[in-house]
Amino acid sequence: MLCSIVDNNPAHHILILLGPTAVGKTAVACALSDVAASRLPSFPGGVHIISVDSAMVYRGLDIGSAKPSQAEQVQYPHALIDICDPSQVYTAADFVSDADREIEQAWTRGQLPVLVGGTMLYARRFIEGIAPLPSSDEDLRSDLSERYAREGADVLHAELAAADPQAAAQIHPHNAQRLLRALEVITLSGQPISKQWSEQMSWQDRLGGLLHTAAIVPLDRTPLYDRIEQRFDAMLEAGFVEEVSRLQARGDLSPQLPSIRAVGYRQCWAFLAGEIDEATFRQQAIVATRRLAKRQMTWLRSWKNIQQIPWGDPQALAMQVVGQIMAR
RNA sequence: GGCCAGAUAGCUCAGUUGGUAGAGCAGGGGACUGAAAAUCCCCGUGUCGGCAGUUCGAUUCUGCCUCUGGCCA
Repeated sequence: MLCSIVDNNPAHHILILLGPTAVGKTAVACALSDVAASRLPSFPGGVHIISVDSAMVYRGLDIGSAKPSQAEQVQYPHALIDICDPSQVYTAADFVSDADREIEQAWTRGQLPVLVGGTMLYARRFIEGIAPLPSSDEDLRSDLSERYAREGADVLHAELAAADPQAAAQIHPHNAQRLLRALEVITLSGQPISKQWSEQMSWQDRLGGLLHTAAIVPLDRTPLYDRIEQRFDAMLEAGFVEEVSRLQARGDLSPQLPSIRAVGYRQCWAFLAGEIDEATFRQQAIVATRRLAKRQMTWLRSWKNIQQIPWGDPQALAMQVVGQIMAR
């Protein structure tokens, strides 16, 4: 059903492997890399792993983002990791264009591009496409944000409803981030955001080829939650607080930035600033991680045409995914 | 062993002048287009510790028991 009419070159495949945090997606990607040579003869170059992760893109966010270790990255290179400074803002639109580029390069090398990660918005926008919207404008945003605080959610929402009824129907007045973005787009482009949503190009339009999607989902959430807690304690032992301390010491970063808002980093920042004690920091970080996993699973439940794979041993999961590719 | 205070949602607790109960946190469901590990929406039935008594009716009053904490021996 996802076969492209434009391009049916058997070598032009894309694999997307998604899953909530802490299910061991990285391990599965590495296992896939190991078996590629013997099991996927149509890809003489093996696999090209492309990270789909909004936190791993930042340099210096290593322990807390569960980034593959240096040693792992040497053996299993990951594209789109460590590509920007934590003071910068990386976006879903950046991801889509970066991923497109990585995929085309992988194809020219005879590799199977394997997109692996847990940032569901990135994956969704990669698949369905992203509208050609203007980038954010800092001054305009602070103006709108001030108006939101002063005039209230209902006033701005009514304004959006007048200019773009469709977007207004889809955005709750209290969701300032999305509401202000929709108003920003209208101001910058002179066009309703919802009109531009219809102009986006899907992966098929942009790249062509064959897309395989798989999602690792735990049948029972309890073991995942246990693992989240254990992994967080392991991060603490590995020097997570020191890592955040180094970021804080730079002096140019703040909790307003997407990098520092990442799960664990935000809570550790508050702990280092003396706003919460260590036990509270640990508890809040674990809770935030559980909620992240929950939201990731909400995306996956609503996802059409995605192969759901119950959580299990990385080697076995890799073989299942290989089987899925061979079957097409 | 004696005295006192507790025992109510997964946790911390409120409350019911006797008509079977509600906050915070945790948890669950959902939305998602340049911040997405973000942002936002919705969701509270639980033998009110156990057994008996009084009562039309007990989680609420009484008695006994069990457990927990404190004080005294």
